[in-house]
Amino acid sequence: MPTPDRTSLPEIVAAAVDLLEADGLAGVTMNAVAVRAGVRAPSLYKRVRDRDELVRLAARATLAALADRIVAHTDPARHPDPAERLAALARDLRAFAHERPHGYRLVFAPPSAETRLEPEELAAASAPLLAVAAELAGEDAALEAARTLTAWATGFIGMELAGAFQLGGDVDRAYAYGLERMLVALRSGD
Amino acid sequence: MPTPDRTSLPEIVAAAVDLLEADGLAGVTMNAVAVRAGVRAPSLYKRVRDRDELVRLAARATLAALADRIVAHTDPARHPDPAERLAALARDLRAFAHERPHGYRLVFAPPSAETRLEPEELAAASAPLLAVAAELAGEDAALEAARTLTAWATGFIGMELAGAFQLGGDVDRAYAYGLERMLVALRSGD
DNA sequence: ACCTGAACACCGTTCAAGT
DNA sequence: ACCTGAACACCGTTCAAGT
Repeated sequence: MPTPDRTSLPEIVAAAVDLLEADGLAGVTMNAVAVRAGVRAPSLYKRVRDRDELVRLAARATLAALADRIVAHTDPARHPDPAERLAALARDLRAFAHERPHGYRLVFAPPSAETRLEPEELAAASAPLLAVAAELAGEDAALEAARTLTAWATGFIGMELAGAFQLGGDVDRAYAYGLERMLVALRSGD
Repeated sequence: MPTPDRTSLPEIVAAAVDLLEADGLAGVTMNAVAVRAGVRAPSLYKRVRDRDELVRLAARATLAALADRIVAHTDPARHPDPAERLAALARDLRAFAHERPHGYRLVFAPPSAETRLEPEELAAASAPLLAVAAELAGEDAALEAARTLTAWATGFIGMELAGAFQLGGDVDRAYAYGLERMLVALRSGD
């Protein structure tokens, strides 16, 4: 006699995402997720293979939220200037990292290969960046320009989240300085 | 009646560093470290407060090894051209990341605040970079230039270690491209 | 003073037994 | 078909008892 389900995969992933931001990745235990979803830990294994898969699902949901935000601010029809679109991209990425630092790090600096998203998933989310890079550096250099921009931005934000900027200096200004330097660098290589 | 010590803090840290590179951070368990040092897990607590402190000591030893290598290649007397010194710095950092990926990530992308080195320790190891940045971008912009360079390099290498470049393209060439762009960017801001 | 077995509170995961 | 208590193999850590 089947009984109605007491939870669902979306509910489980939502619980994992909530715990991730509240307590960090270490707080995403199978027991904590299960209790938040209204079941016991062993029941989770009916819907996910293991904890690594659940963490990867939480990373995917986090990336989707970031992609939504970026797409809303990088419509070429509304913002024809690529430099302006790049600034919006950089601002959105950093703001997202500040709002959801644990989720951001899970996506952009995963602690292990098992919890890492596929490169294809990250690539799909970076279409707006590729479009901007092509306009700034030319179609031929678009991929490498996009990678250089991503490297700088994720490197900067990673350092910031790791507390590397605690010693003096205006971090907002340093980010703006770096962004301006990147613009100069990519445009001059056209 | 005191008996002779069966291990020492340096031996324990060396065991942790070895396990880190062999099995990743998850392999650095108190039991594995203890056995490799010839004692039992509880004995470690006579010399380190807890696992986080031991991991931090392993991170410090890893950073010291990297700093030694960089200092050997960035003597201004032997290499007067700052662009050449910057290229050597970038090459050493990436080569180190390839040789000791787990140690590199522990230093530059620590998984938690508890295992993170102090900003002062990282700053002390980046003196050669600051010197190069001052020559390239001028004394006034040296700090921000150094941070922009560090952000790009650690971001690029972090992406590479995370497998983000699996899709096509010559990664060596992309690194060289980015380095050249950074040089252009920092010099033009003089 | 250092070392250790035993114990404790946690983990993730499996599985037989329930509905 | 889903759910769960009980069990297992691991963790980090504490502590009384040994030398």
